[in-house]
Amino acid sequence: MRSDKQKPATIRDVARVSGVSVGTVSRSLNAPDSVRPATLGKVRAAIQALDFQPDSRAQNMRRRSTLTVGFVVDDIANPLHAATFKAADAEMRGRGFSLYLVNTSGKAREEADAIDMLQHGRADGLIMTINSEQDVRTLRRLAELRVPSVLLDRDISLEVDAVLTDHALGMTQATEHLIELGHRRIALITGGPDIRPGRERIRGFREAFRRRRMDFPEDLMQAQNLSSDFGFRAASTLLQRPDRPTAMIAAGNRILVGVLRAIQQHNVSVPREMSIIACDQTDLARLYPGPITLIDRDIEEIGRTAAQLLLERLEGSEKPAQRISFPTRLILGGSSAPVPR
Amino acid sequence: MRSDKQKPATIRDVARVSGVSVGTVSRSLNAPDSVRPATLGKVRAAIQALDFQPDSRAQNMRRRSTLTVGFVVDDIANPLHAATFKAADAEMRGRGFSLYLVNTSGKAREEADAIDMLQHGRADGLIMTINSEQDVRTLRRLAELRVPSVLLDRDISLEVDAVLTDHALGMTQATEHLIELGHRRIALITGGPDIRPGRERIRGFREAFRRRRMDFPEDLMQAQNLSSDFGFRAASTLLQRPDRPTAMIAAGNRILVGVLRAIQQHNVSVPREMSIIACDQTDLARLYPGPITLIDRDIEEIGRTAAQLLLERLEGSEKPAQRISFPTRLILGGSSAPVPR
DNA sequence: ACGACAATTAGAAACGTTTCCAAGAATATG
DNA sequence: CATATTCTTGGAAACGTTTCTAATTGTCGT
Repeated sequence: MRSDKQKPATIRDVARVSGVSVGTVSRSLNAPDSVRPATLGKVRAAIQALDFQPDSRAQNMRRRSTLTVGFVVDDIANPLHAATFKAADAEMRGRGFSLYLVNTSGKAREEADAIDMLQHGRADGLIMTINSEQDVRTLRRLAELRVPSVLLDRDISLEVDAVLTDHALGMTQATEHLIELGHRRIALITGGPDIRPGRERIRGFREAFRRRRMDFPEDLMQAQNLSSDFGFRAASTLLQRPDRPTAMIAAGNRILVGVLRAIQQHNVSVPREMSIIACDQTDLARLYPGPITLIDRDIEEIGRTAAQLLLERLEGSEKPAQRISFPTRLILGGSSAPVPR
Repeated sequence: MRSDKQKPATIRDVARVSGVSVGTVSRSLNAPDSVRPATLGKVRAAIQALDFQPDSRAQNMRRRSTLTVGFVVDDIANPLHAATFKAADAEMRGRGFSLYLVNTSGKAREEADAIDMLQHGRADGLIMTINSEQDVRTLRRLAELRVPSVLLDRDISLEVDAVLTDHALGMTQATEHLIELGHRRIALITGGPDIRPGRERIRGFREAFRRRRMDFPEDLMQAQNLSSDFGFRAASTLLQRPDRPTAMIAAGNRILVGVLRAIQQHNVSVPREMSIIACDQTDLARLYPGPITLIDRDIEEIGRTAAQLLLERLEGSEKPAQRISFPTRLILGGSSAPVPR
């Protein structure tokens, strides 16, 4: 066994061994051009010999930054969030930053705590999908943030950069598609109006009926939250009605899971008895008996853009807050069909 | 607008305002019992007044730890990894640690880099699902690790704690289930023998035939990697054979996605023409026309256990390396049926 | 070979916290 | 009431790096 237990070499050890000062070692590391080649050689040799690696704790301390960005999200098991994370991470990593994931389960308390902990020296910036868009405490924290931040698909009245999706237009298109297929009793199941995606989708849904001067099926709209449980409950309720809808829009990838569960349980045939439209690509949406008609968007681009926005701020940009919105597109699958007579 | 731009208060400011020494402030924070209530009051008041929060960079530096554990994984978008992460994170968070996620895309190079970066002051310990179980460079890094670590479902000849799954037994049971249903031409699609899950599943598969003294369908075994692309290619090849198998075990949740894609493309009816067995619960496995028969395991428990193992080490335990293995269980779904004649 | 100027280097201070030690205050003991 | 003992506290050192200033070395033209 090697003499393993000795503590790691420091920059001082390197200085001693290579016969230069600590300052020079530091510069050999961070600005090699500013040190004479001969010196650089000696330093590099010593570094090699001692297997030295700078201690990032000390670096963070001294340069007052961590080269780390917090990524706050309610559930990383949601493939959408995972994809956003990966895209943002790749972009950031390319620029020398890494992402620090905090999974909050969506509770206001945990979100506030996450923000608190991240801004006090754990991260240089924040990318967040906040669930408590209306929570006073969370809002206050966001307002007093010490580090730059970017919001994902959230809309608060603060000067904060945000990357958004045009859910409203996407929803209008999806609804119109169903109307053109002859559907009138169309149900919408989505998140509550307290967070942006819910709000916007409801708006878009309404808009489709307004454009056609048709009655808006108020009673078929179920907007509460984005969980699969809610999707299941809402769909079950709808399926038990005597005047069951002929189409359902499961607006949210978790919601879709619940809706399909309900459909399976009630033995409803898709699309013969019921047309379905989903949001966002997932394995399930792609494969469920056949591909489901869905409102798609480019998640990778959203993640990348959030990263870029934040990087600008980290480089000191003082522009007014930007809000970048991306479009969706309707992808036709086998789950939407003309209404049966 | 408030005078927002002033820099955050330090422990020195708190000391000055409350009229005590920095040492006392520090102890008020970390060991409130050791300071007189009156003093504590003054300090707390000052902290409140200044909105002081200790700078974690400085804390990490001084106490030479970060209360952070690295979680290294090839793809966080894999729901299995996400679930493991969440479970480990919850356990760790309860004990004051947080998890630092590093997504490596499975490349040996990135895995090595991740380990390097994490152990030099970014994390106090590591939880890893390494893909390059055989890569020399990775192995050397693991051997020389400065921080305690736990491997997930990987098996290397080093003194390292590990949390494993008994894939072999699970696979034997699944295969026997198919054999009992009359299947003989059973295909196995799984990861390569270079990483543990592949190895073990192959072993278990073989064992089922050995027990029955039946010929092992060597030509129906496709073991390469766990990607959905491989699943698709392997399944497509198998489906095109004249002596097409009557059952397939898609051993890996990504593989299942590819296999189902191939099945859909070849218009094969499940389970009438083909029985399918999957591994691990996913939305897809639960909902695909109906629930798929699968080899399940308790992912949460695996994540929790990894965290606990690591916590022990972080508290200084010097026991010999532990390897904890969890069982699987076969959950019957609608995708496995007697072989058609 | 000399001075002027640029390039390189040494050395010390600083970042904000924790922790150690010794001194001072409070309390208990006789 | 004096002294021993325990609690609190102040002050300074330390963690390992970066960065600043000043000093030294090197280069160049004449």
